[in-house]
Amino acid sequence: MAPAKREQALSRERIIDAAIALLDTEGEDGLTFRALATRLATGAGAIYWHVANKGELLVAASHAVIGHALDGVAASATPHEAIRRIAIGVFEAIDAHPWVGAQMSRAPGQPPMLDIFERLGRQLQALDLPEPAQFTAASTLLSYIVGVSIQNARNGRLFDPPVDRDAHLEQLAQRWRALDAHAYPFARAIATQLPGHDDLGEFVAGVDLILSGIEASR
Amino acid sequence: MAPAKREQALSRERIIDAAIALLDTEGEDGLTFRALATRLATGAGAIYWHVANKGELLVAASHAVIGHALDGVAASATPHEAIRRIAIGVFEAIDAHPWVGAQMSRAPGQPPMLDIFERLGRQLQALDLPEPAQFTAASTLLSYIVGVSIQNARNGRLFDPPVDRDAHLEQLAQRWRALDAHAYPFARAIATQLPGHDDLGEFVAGVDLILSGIEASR
DNA sequence: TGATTCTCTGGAACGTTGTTCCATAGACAA
DNA sequence: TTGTCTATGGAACAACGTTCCAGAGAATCA
Repeated sequence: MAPAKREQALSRERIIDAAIALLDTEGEDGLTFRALATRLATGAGAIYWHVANKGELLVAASHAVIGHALDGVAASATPHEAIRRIAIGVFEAIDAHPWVGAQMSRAPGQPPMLDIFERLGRQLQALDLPEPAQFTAASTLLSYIVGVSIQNARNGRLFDPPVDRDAHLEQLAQRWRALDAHAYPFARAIATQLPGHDDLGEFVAGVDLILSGIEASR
Repeated sequence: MAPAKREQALSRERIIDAAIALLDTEGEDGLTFRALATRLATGAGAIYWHVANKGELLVAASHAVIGHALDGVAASATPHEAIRRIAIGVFEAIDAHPWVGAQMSRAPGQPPMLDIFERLGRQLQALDLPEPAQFTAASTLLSYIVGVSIQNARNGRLFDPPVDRDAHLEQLAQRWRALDAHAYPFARAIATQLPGHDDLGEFVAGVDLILSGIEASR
């Protein structure tokens, strides 16, 4: 019954950690059962003893990242502040692990999304809303938080190499400026706002906006 | 120079139409160059003369669906109403073609997302906001609209088979109720709200909420 | 201790995928 | 007719997720 104790024994946890490392360094397409097996110095078949398939592995990896992010959220005095911190935690986690975003948008109501929903909901319960309003508020916040975080992560990492990010946004701005003037007047006009944009600040402002709407409708 | 006029000649448009049909009937994994070739009565290689690769084909298919949805949006008296109609158009398009959602979340700032951003932005220009606020408002709305639409589409089609949808939500509610009481108190309590939920109504309410926030900060 | 059972391993093999390559068919220009 | 260019479709390739299985190692039993 006790699991075998070979040296460096394979385990579900070690597999998930290796998968996260692979996804972080090689990108979304870098996770391959062959690459994973090489990294773990084993064969592809052995991995299937601990993990059902690639989908389950991706869910588990996202779950680990989001779970860790949520556990790192400090306690707060008010529900409003707590929700803001949860939002920032998720935002930064997806920014640091962009593949989590792509993974999450294909399984709402399940592990990774459900955990965020739960944390948000618990704070909303303290806000004295009727149950239907709690559900609406939690859904709205969840969609906004995950939606913005995914879009942000697509623009490159926020903290680690700020150069890459600015360069990427500058390049996107140039592409917008080169668009057809008749078909895309707004994108052309607004392109200047793109580089050097305070994404995290605007994100939090959006959360506050939704929260004030929720509290006003109470 | 004039393209060959064999009967039923292959064309980029015919390929995209076939791809959309395949995605709609067979799901996200149903789009295969072999299946596509069979459907078009040709070989896989011929398709590559008109389309660079699968990614471009998916972008083009999403672009066609979203473009069609945006073209179908009726004119409105006020910017607020126009934005609401754009939101509903996108929501229903993604609901009818769920694969569009998964596709869009991997390319913000490019064709399919950019078009929605442009339409939203043009309405916001009429609202007399300073440019930075226009950018923020358009980004917030875009993230919310696409985020909620994707999540909604994951729960099954809204109109076509209402039975499937209710059954799916009922099943999800049961799974939530079976969760660990200590770890997921909110999800368990709120599970009853899940089936029979007016998704479109709540979605529009969320849009109105953000819009009122935007107008209030003017 | 030795024999047996079970968990776990890792490499080979299968079917499918996206993509490339190329001989060549059809339409047009000279 | 002859030659040129666009377009075709089938064969071939590498890489992937997954399955399969012979057997290594640990645990259990006699």
